[in-house]
Amino acid sequence: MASQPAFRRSDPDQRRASLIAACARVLAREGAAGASVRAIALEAGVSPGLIGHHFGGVDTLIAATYAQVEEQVAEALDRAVAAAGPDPRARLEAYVTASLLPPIADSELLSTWIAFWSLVRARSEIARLHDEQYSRFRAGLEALLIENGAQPAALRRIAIAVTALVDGLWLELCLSPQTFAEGEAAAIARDSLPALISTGR
Amino acid sequence: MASQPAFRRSDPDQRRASLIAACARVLAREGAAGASVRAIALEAGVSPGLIGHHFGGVDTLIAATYAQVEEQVAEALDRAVAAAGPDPRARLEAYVTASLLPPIADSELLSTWIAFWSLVRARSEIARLHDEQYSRFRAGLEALLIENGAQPAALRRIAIAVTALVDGLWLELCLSPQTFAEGEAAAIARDSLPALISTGR
DNA sequence: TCGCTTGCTGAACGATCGTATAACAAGCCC
DNA sequence: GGGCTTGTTATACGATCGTTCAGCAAGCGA
Repeated sequence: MASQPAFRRSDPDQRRASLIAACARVLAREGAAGASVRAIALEAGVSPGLIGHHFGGVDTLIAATYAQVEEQVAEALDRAVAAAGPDPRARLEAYVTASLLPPIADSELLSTWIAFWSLVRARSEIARLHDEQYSRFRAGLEALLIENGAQPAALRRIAIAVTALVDGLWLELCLSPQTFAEGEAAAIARDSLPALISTGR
Repeated sequence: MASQPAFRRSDPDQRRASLIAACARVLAREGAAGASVRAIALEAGVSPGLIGHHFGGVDTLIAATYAQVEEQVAEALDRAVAAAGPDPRARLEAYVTASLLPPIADSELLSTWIAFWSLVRARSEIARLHDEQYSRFRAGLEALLIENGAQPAALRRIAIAVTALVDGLWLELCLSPQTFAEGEAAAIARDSLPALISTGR
């Protein structure tokens, strides 16, 4: 009688991806405080030591998880814009409202993000990741604003304002969803767009 | 030779206030991860057991700290409005920009707030505190918006948008201050106000 | 001055944390 | 099929976590 293998070897890249996914699930379910080496390893169905083997430490794994979640959000926004068609106004609205609708407006995603924020001040490479993500979002927004006739001289100011509006709505939407009616946050952002774009004219 | 007392007894309320202040300092300096019973007790110059004696557990102490910091922020905003004089527009601008200038725009304060956010999903009494704080801020804003001629029908929408704008700017300002020039965030918020108020007219 | 209340200390407990490491074994190569 | 690489496990270690509690002592009232 042949006993089945006690474990399966995996390609290092695949295993790392599996651990990142498990880390994201634990962060979402239990928050930053619950994202221990053992909890993540249990979630991934491996032994605790494997995290050290592949990532060196749990902080590196969390940073890698940040990078991947961030990437997924950016891709979701790009898809939303692409699905909006050619109309510049529709593309801008899609970019702005996509953050305030599922799957990005998700209170579980907030737990992940808070875990990252709590590391920004302590770890400089996390701070760098955050700055990159913020810059990327604002750059994408500025491109769409130009399509919509925003004044170049006011571009930075408008982009910062719209980004802040979206971030603030997203934060409150995730923290206490019952504050808003279905789609209300997205509607508020959409309705505020023309006013913010026209500032400085 | 009379030896000086090994410790001083304190009025329970004063001692609790001292522990809350120490908790706030530790949260600001070391973040949520570093706010352990021992660290807070060391900061306050007392023994670890005293926290359990006065608060039952460290979570209760953190919740009490939330309530107190929130109170201080609200008072600072009220003072800013009072100092702005009688002009409605100046009062509204003071309320909005005060959050984006020292001492409220402080990256140490962000650490404190992140610690609270990380508890919102796990502990319902923290969630309730958050909702109260958000409602209070928005109510204060709505009163000022009425003074400035905002349409009652659009009041809720405008107040939510302005609150989100301020929160988003505050968050990014605390996370990476080097993104903004001195006073830039406050200026952006101030310049965006008339546009947001006029939506719905 | 004595006793009593109680704020307070400090040690101890069990649980859990992150990490290191030696042994094991899966699976490819020759 | 035997050897070798290395992904993986399991254990152990020291540190630190939150909480408990028996006892000390500060300071007030009688």
